[in-house]
Amino acid sequence: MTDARQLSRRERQIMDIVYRRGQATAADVIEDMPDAPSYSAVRSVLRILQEKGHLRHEQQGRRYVFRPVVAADRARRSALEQVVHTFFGGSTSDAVAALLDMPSSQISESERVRLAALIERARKEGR
Amino acid sequence: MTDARQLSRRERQIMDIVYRRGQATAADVIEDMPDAPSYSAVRSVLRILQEKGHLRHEQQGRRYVFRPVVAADRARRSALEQVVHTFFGGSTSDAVAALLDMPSSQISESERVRLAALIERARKEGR
DNA sequence: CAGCAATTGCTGATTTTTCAGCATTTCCCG
DNA sequence: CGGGAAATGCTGAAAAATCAGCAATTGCTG
Repeated sequence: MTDARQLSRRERQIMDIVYRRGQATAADVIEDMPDAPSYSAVRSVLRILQEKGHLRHEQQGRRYVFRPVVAADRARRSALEQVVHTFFGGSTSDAVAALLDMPSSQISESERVRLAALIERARKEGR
Repeated sequence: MTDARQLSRRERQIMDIVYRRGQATAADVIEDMPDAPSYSAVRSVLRILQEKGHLRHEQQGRRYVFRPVVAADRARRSALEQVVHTFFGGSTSDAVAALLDMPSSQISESERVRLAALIERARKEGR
């Protein structure tokens, strides 16, 4: 279980934004926050996230650009595992079914082929 | 976007447990918490969650049995949407691919058939 | 190069969350 | 029917999170 669950509300919100953007400055983060507090407040949280080891920053000019410490693919996997565990009783295929059942999941022909191949592979490995 | 994001850390943790179990008493919740505080503390959070409208309870004997107000299927969808948005740039099929790519996603023959049908349907609706 | 705008460093106040204790009620069991 | 265990109701203290302000620094621009 990831320690991402240890994040406070604001911390999680900001981590999500950083993951979505790949990297972000304090100003970037505020831009994506519908309910943004002051600049100082956002920077406080960014600093805390860094102290907790979730973000690191790199100085670009006079700005700090923040990036996640845990690579996106690992974070993705954790997030999915969490949802599968909480809402689908651990069943991956139930989760897949729910995703495909969502209105927004319109897939193209090439995606279909790709997914079909992945399904076949997952089936074989299930043996 | 669900207002589930407004939950505090403990609140979210407890909501997840209730969703996982479908319903739960205070004692049930504690049972699933590796880092459980006192019984009183858990009940406090349950009460708050109820005040906020996320849970409702039903009295069974002398106990309160709590259930989510938002049905599981809606909550599932919200959770998936959130992950797809944050970690997959909104691409459902990328998320499906990641799920299928997880080691734990072993699927049976009947599941394969089911998923293949769903993929085909999603493809057609994409037209 | 002087001034301005943008950014960080630092600090502490306020609000929210988290938690535990104790009195009270309720149900079960002998 | 009486006692006790198990649950809730209520309250307030402690800890954590959230936030803003201001001084100092830095880089850009005219």
